[in-house]
Amino acid sequence: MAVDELSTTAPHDDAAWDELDEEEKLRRMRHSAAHILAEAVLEMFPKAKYAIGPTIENGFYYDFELPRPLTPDDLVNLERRMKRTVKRNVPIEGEWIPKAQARAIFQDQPYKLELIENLDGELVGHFTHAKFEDLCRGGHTERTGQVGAFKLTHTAGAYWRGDEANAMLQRVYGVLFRTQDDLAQYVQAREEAERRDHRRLGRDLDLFSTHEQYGPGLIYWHPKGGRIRNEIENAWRNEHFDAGYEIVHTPHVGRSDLWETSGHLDFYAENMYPSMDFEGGDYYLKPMNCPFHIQIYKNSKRSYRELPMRLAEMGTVYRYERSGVLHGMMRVRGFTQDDAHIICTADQVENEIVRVVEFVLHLLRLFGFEEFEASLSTRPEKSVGESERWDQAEQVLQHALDRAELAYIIDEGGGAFYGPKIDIHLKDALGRKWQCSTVQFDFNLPERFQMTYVGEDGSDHQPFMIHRALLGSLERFFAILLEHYGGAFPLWLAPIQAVVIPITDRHLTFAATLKDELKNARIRVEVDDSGERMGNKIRRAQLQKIPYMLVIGDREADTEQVSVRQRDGTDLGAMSLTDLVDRLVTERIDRNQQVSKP
RNA sequence: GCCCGCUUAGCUCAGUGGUAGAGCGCAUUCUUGGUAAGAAUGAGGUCAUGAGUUCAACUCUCAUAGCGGGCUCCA
Repeated sequence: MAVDELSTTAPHDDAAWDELDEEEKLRRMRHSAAHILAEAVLEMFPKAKYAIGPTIENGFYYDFELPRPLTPDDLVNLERRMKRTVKRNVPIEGEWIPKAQARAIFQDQPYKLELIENLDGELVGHFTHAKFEDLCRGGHTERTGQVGAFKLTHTAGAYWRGDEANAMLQRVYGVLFRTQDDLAQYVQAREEAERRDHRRLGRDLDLFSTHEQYGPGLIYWHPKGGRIRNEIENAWRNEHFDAGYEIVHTPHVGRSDLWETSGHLDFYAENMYPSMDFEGGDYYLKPMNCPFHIQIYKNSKRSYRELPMRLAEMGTVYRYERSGVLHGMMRVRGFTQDDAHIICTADQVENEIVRVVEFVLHLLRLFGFEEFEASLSTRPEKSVGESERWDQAEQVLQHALDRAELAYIIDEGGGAFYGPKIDIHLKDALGRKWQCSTVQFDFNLPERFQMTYVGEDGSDHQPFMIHRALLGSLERFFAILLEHYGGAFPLWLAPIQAVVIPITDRHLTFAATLKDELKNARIRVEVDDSGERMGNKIRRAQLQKIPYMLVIGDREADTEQVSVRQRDGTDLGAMSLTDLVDRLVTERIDRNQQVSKP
């Protein structure tokens, strides 16, 4: 809601409650719950200073300055108090009052006073229910009894106005839905997300680890994680070759001169690791691959005939991230970008962008993602490059999105200083959105590095450069994939595709034959020759989410067949080795994109 | 970086100011079994690190490191 609506909307516009759409009602319920929370906190801590309490995606929060940290018990207590207020079902009332009056009311509330100073106009909103009063722009239920089903979830520290120069407040988060059922559903979805947490699955399935004592935010890929990564990379490489890219490899460090020219030491230094000095030069670990790709371009005099030039690399970069933001494989300090730079002429640029957008969707679909959204970020206030170029580039991006028939929103002024961009978000099996892909124009580096090509006219021209990453960071993409599938990867990605389960030691010979047969077809297979019983072997395979379990006993050994059980419990019965290999090979080629239940 | 919480076996977690616990996993042995857990035995721990309080610290205090939840989704 825009601030200027304040002056036209009465704060107690509650007359039309029944006419509000569901979304607005929910928003109001959440906002009112925030007030009720603040009331409860003030009851418990009469000296509390309360700051702001907005509606958020699935609920609300409120920030407070309190004499002591809140404990989980406090939340239970607060929730009980809130429910009492709900039960009392008192009216929520609002009115516009002059600032002077508001200052008097909130004279002991420094955060409210600060807010009042920053508000435009002479009147501010004042909302009350029972004895509680708050500075508020409005948007409430009529009575406290209408707020629906809620639950206080957790507390966290939050800076006043999000600025770390300000005081740290205590934020109380709550979730709120229209009905108890909706709330239960949400809680259930959260639990499912927790079960699928890539950090848990990464450990349980032995895919990767981190070793905090030897460097937080740095990922160790285990053999099974490595298998999956290898499949991702292979598919990625093949698709890139097919799409007309060339694959390059560049160093992990470069001398300071390179980073000075690129501008990284000016604009990006705080994300870079400190320099390593040797032989009289300062070397920096690369936070990006672009300057290196540019060197490849600049290695010879280029002709327009060579363009577009598409240079791609799985480039491992290192960026300093503040310790508090690190998170499993999602946010790390060393990661591999599936980076590429497309260098082309002005005439080629639109076609190249369209190709990239179509390519992204193609690639992401390959991994089983089906729903996408895009955003187009335009020129920010501080930017480099002629406005002609910006206009042209923005138009090209928009055109490309239209041609790809991809829904998008426009993020006005959200571009990088060096060019506009398209970001593509994918939706995973739990309906969560992730931003992986980004396609960016770069007006800065071609200029800084004085990149040129010789045109048809025989003179030098500056090329366009498009920077793009499709999976984004391999680590992050892997984590998203892992959570998307809940660890139950489709056959082509599964680190172990089949496990042979001999019922007794008598069947080990046949098991070895079976294994060889499958290995010849490049199926990743293992024999469970532990002393456990069949039931236990099946259970273990199940927990490891191995797609196929191949049980062999006397019956199978006699007939040279194999009993096939799938991860989802389906019993395919007995089949010949040839049929089995055919089945697996076909499924692998199809890349069976079904999201099977983990 | 900052606020709060956490850190005990490979993993998940109990626990106490005075000799360290369980389940899973791992190893060995017995068992040779028909679609999600057969049994026994055993190995495995400077209780994150450092300092302090104490006759005595895994336990209390402080510091450090790491992990987790967050740090404008703006009255």
